[in-house]
Amino acid sequence: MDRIKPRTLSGFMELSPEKQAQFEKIKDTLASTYALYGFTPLDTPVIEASEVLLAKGGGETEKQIYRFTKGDADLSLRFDLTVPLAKYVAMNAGTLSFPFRRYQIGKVYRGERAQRGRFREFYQADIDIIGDGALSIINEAEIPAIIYKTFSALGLTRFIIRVNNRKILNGFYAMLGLSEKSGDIMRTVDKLDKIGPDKVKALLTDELSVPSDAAGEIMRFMEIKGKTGDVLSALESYAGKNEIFDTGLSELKTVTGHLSDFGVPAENFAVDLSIARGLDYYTGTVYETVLPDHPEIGSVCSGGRYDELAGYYTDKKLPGVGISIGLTRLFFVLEDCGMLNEEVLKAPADAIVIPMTEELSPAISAATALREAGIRTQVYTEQKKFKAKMSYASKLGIPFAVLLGEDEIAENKVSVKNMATGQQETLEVSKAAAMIKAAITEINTAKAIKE
RNA sequence: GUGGAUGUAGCUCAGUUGGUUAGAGCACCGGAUUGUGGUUCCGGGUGUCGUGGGUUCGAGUCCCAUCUUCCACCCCA
Repeated sequence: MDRIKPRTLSGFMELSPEKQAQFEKIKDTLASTYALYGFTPLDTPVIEASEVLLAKGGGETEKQIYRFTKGDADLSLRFDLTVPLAKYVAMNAGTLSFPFRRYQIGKVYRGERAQRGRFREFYQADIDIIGDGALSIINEAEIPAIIYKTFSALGLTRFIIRVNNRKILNGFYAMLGLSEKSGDIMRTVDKLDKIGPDKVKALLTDELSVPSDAAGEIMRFMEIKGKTGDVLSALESYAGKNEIFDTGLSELKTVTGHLSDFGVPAENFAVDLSIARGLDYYTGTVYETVLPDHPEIGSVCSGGRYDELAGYYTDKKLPGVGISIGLTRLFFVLEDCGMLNEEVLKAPADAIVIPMTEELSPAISAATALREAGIRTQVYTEQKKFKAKMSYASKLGIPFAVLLGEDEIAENKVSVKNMATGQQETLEVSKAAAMIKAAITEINTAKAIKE
């Protein structure tokens, strides 16, 4: 018989049980942090009608989306979580309460070439706030706070939330008479970190036919960096020449002005006039979070303000702001750099009950009692040698083995072995539960990332 | 989508100018040890050399095709 060689497609992350446990820990941390800010969970289908997902039309989305037919239906796998949200909100605008704050953690699909840190199937962890008709700029100021809180909750300290405003860029390019090339210029300038100023300038003049003096102006504008206050005052010198620019600057001032209220430390935040990334539906503030120690991996969280997205589905005006954490990529980087807190997270259970007699009832009862006490417990029920049972517990990294032999059953007690220290003691189940519970509480509250 | 590489055991990789039965470390399995795992000792190779064809007395090694994966670009979490 010809067997089919088992394989997993390139660009699809598949983890070992231990790694998956670590991944779940991070995912749970994101969900609980999002919930802390009053976001409600939402789940939408992985598959949608192609016309819904491709409403915006053209561009990279169309090239990279996984699209197929089933019977007469033209279907696609979701490319991100923001477009399905726009559909959802447009559909349910009559019953939702606004501002609508939702989070969603789910897989998305992009049919592009896989690469280091780039996947075809990956998790995004999104939050968005959607307004009915209008949405206060304060919401845009809250976003960096949520990013900060989330990354901190994971145990990360070295990350920078970079913020820019597309109105500032669009207004600035308009001053130079380059409005119609705005998108191309943004994408080029965004490469500044990666390829350096000389190449960016060359691309501007050669590829985009930007006049040399205008390119010089753009490069000088990009040189504006440093402390938030300094950047803002440098931007003031451009004010009064373009209405869109002035609006953008005022928005940026509001966003940065509330940072300390929201508890975002200055060292984790920077205004960066070169960033413009993300999909092209952003209309105002844009965010991008990077790990300065690992710039090669790119952005692990980005987002921004979008005013027109729901316009493809409804006449209602439903402006929004949101961000997306690239959970799969983030996990990949942390793994790759050995930053995951592996010791405390890998075990699937806190205790394993190992029966040493044919009679399983005492073991099952003991496990039931441990679970009542909130201890994650499994029972080893296979007919293997005792040694194999111990080996199983050891390999899974389960911290406590609860042994039940003839002696223990006769005394109505259990023997608890601490697998790390080798210490063993025989005591009543209720006392064993209390002992294990005390020991694991510390382990299970540890953060996902080690310092 | 464009360009460049890659492929030998579960993993990381050796494998001579083409030459008997393809190796190492780790992992894995069995035993030393029928109430004690992780350490130690002993034993075990678990393989369609990616696939198909060609050259040759002989191919893991040379040639062609193909697939796969990886890297860069594009774009992006």
